[in-house]
Amino acid sequence: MEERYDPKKVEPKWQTLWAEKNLYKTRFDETLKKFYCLEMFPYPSGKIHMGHVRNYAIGDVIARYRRMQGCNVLHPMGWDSFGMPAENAAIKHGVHPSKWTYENISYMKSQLNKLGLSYDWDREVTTCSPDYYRWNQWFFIKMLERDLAYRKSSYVNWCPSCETVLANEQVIDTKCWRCDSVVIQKELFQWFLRITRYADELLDACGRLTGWPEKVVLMQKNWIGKSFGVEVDFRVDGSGENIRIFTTRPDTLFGATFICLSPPHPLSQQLVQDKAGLEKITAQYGKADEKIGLFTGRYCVNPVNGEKIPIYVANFVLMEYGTGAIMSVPAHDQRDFDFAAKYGLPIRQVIAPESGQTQGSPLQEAYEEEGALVNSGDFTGTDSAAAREKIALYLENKGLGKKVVNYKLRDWGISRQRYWGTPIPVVYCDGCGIVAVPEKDLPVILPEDVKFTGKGGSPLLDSPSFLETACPACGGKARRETDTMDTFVDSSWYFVRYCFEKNDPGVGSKMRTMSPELRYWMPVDQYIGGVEHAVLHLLYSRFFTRVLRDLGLTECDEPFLNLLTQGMVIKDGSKMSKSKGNVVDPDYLIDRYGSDTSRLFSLFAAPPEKDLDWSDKGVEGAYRFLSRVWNVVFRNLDVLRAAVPAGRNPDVSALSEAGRGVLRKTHQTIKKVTSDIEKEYHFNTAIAALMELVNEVTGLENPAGEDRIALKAAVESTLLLLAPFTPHIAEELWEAIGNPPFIAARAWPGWDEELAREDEIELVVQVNGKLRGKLMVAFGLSDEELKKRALDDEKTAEWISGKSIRKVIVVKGRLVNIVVG
RNA sequence: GCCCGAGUGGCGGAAUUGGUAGACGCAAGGGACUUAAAAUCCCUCGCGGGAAACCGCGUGCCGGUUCGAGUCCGGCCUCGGGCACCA
Repeated sequence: MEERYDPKKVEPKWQTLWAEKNLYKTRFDETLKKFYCLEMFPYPSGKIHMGHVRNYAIGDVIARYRRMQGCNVLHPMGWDSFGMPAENAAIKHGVHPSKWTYENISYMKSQLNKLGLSYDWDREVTTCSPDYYRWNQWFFIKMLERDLAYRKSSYVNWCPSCETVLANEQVIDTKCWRCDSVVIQKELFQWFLRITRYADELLDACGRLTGWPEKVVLMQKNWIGKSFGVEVDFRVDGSGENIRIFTTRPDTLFGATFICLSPPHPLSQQLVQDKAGLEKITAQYGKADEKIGLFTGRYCVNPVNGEKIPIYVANFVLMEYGTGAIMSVPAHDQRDFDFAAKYGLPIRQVIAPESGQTQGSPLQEAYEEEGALVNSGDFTGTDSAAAREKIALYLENKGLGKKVVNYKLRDWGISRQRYWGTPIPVVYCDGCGIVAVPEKDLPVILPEDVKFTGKGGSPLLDSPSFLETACPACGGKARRETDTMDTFVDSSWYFVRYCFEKNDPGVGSKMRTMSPELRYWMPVDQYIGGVEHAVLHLLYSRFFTRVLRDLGLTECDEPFLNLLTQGMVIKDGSKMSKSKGNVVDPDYLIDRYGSDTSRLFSLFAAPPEKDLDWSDKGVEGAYRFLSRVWNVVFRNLDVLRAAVPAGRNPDVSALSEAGRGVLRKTHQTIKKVTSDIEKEYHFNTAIAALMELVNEVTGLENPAGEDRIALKAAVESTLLLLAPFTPHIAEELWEAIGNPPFIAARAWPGWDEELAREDEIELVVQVNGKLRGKLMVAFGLSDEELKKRALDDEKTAEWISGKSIRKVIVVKGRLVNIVVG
């Protein structure tokens, strides 16, 4: 054994041995208790960053801990490898997205292995490989069959100069990120997945996501955004047309003083004569800064009171939500209030804060709360909650409206006018229209003969070999769909693919039916990743899992039983970023301190769910700790190697005071580390406990007799407890003290409650709640005895002399509080 | 604007969930070893007073409940995060 701890010698050695033995290979065995531990797979951008190190270190601790607990652990890794950066690299450097991506994967995989992460690489998933994305296509076809996939017209960001579609993040301050042209909204036919069909189920099931952070569940609920209201028809005066509006406040119906249409609403075009004016409003559609409107010149009739009210087109009314038209009640909605004030429209109060009382006029702002109805015909006097119900029923009975439920959640637009994604498997035939590619013809493979110019739309449009095909239905000439899928499709089910080995020859049938593997492994027991995916990725995955269930592939509704959202890695007060110049390069860190140190620090500096403040000095502290562990073993090598049966507890009566202290601390530490991991994955406090144990062991100099056994037990326990956190040094020292490899495959240690117990406790004495003394007393004294000890204490006496004791409170085995007056 | 979350030493963070505030680590100061430095080891380390024993104060602010509050309740302040014209 080397005298000094040198991770450069230790870490590659064990990485090689683990790989040679394929130590982390998972075997499907239904007789074992399974544990599926998953970290969000990375986009292969080139190199890993500290956020990955943290994420994967957390996951690796959990996976290794569960393995030592005897679980059959599935801990896979893969690559979310479709997406724009590869295509951008192609445009910029002329390298094919595929080459760029696979080179990145190869490098990043070596980085992950250098971190000592315990993945079963036989299950590696690469989403840009046809073996993977063929299933995207298969799912798409199945969804098409079930009317879960459909085409509709929708708007995209379009750069007129580059003639290309832009993602939202490529639109910077309304301009194209590359050429600075003003981006316009262009209408295209695109593919959508009908996630809204599952809106209610996804919402209801939120209540069962007990293993998720409440914050994330709440974000999901808000995103789905269910609300109850009514749709009401307002007849357009002097025409047979009706305007259907949606409101959640039918109780304010008598207060409607105008109607607003969304600019894209069909009636906007029909009713407005001033086309130039409409154009102007449309240009401002969806802009949050200012509310503007245009009077159509027409009126409609409020069905409950027959009143004629003007119809406006307003830029703030969304076409995508409700009916694209609203009734405006300026007295009770701040937006309508602002609009009415601007255009001089009447404001009529119909809800009074307290029965019968209206606020002074003119109103300063809208009153949006509950209250009692006024100026509301037969409904006057009713309170708003009841009125909502009564007016809704009244409308339904008269055939003027109906109760409806609305969601903020929209169907998921998956079309991307890009090359580097899964081709959407349909063709367009002049005779047959839209035809799905038959299953037997999957996968539809991305062609290689393409050029990347960054202009003129998708490169697939210039690939005749791809574009021109035969219609599967009639055999005639047909054109392929050139849109590819949103990469969120890829990541919505990758956890399912991990349940089979990469090269499993049977995967073709297993993916189509309920396979034992899927039934065994799903759902993911612990999912770990950044909170930035709190809504989209997690919601899409929940949706996909339900579709898979309905296709008969799985039995589970929810993909992720427990979710851990780790915090960001911060340095100098802000998130690490190239532009801030505060990035720490994992390669440098591993080279300088080793991966055990890198892992240890990122686990020690903060609990996983909180942001982690990076500190170069803190990393050195972590390294120092591992060196201390190394030194303890080195100094005591002879004692540790001596033939002492492993796992035998020392004879307590034969131990020195220090030896007893070490033994006690050992058992206390096993207990503490186990519960810190088990309870909240609070690795920081678990590591702190290990540091305390090592400090205690360091104090046991030149152990003799039975103390040597206490020392060995302490060191072995330390290494076992350390193994999930810093696997390399744990393996090395485990071997150094004479154990066969691998510590990673050993059982997690247990503790003995008796040995962990303190002989004496420190009794805290308070007088009137203030700390006045501490005394050491034997463990296990009765409350009465504790009380007596406290009252008998000299120091206590000083504080109570001359006063009468009113009450004495004893907290079992901890504290006595004497109340005097 | 609405909805969450968090405020504890010079810093990162602990605190058995109502019972010793500041574990562990970092930084800082002092000492040992060394010709010297690095490394390592030992000691001190919330603030104020005191030579010391000890005393007072202290978990963003104000109030409350309680024998006892970092922890519970009410009201404010500040900082993060999410949603943002969803009618």
